[in-house]
Amino acid sequence: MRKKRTNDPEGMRRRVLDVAEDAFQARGYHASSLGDLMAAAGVTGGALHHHFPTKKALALAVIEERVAAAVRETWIKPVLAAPSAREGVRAVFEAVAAELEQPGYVRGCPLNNLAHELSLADDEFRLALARVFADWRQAIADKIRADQRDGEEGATDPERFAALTVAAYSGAMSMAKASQDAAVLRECLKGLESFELPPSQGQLTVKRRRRVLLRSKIG
Amino acid sequence: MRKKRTNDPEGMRRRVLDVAEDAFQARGYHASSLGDLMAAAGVTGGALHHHFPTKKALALAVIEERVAAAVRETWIKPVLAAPSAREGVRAVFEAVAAELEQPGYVRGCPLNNLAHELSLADDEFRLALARVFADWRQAIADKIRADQRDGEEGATDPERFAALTVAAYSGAMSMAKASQDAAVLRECLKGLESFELPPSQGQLTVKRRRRVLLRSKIG
DNA sequence: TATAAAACAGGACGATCACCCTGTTTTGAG
DNA sequence: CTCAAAACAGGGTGATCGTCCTGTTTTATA
Repeated sequence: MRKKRTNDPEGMRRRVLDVAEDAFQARGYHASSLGDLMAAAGVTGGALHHHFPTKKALALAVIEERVAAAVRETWIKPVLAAPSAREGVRAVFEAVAAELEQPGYVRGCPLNNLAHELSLADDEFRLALARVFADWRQAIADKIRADQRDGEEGATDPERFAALTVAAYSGAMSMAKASQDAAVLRECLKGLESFELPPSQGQLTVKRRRRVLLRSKIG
Repeated sequence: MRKKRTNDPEGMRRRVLDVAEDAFQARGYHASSLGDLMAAAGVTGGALHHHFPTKKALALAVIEERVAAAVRETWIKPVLAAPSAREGVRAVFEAVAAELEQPGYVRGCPLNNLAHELSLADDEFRLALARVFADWRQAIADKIRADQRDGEEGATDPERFAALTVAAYSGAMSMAKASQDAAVLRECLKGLESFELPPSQGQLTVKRRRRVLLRSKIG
């Protein structure tokens, strides 16, 4: 029998990133050995080294391609698509909380996990992680500004709202991970919701805001 | 020349914990080797092994003795000593921000650093870390309840306020570490302050609250 | 002072890790 | 087909890590 092999560089790269993303979130960067990743992905050392010359290069790819994409899918897109920033934030919090409540470990936010472990270890890591945070915050702030252009939101400071939202979410995920309980996420959401509203602006205006979707030119 | 030696078990243990606390915060648990710690503390392998049979035991001691104490000193004591929970929270945020703004790396919150790296690695780690978080939150919630007994704070939900405060702080420290900039801490504080106030309760009542200190039986 | 336990010294060991190197196979361009 | 480059295989290597082990010194107790 002759040996057959089909080269699939993109697929192999994808499989490596898949298991690396998973392992880095579940066990962290330093606790995940390349041997583990090779075994999990069914990849040889030669192939791994061909696509990612160093472990650091692999981690950078995970951050820039996977973690950034996860933040985009989980947070940025839903918030931008929501009728308002506040409703979007609320929807994301609840979606994540619901996801954490079904069986399985609470693994925490992948961005925060890597941010804590790698921010101080290497400046390239730090910058890549800071960029993801910045994009995340800016998307929320932009959404607030869009709401304001539509006559909503009053004088809410966009950057302040975005910073508080991202911080509260990150910190809540931190505690949820330590306590293995998503309840704190819901608590923080309620806290944000009950305090967030600027005075003289009730939630009565929340309802008929479907127009926003029509008027905003969604990119 | 005869060799002299003075046994100082407590001092040696303290020195090891000092460097371990520092290294775990600056570089993380896995990135800190026992060899590094031994060199930094000027301690031999035998002595280290005598006081801490495993690296895990050392980390647990750091969490239970040093990290918990740091949270107590940085957060719990100042908040309990403040005229009100809100003022205490504000004071801590500003103190930490001011500390981060002077030269030197922003190293982040020691509790969060270890929580992210070790929560999922080991259940003993996780429980120890969750306990610190819980004590932290409970202290703030208790302070809110004390304020309410003194006729302040209206209907603020103590647990909700505490969860949001701790989460916002933790998340803000996360971002501050990644961006090496304490500005986000101040942003989050402003966000907490502007949204936090329950309606129909201005900050006019803030001033004459010195009585609280007298009436509460401080433990 | 006698003696056992605690405190400390320092090297050794096996395991593991990230990386590299030498080959082999596949692929695509000419 | 030719052939060079890309893709992949797989073992090797030096370094490092956490732990353990055998001694030696100090200390507490009687």
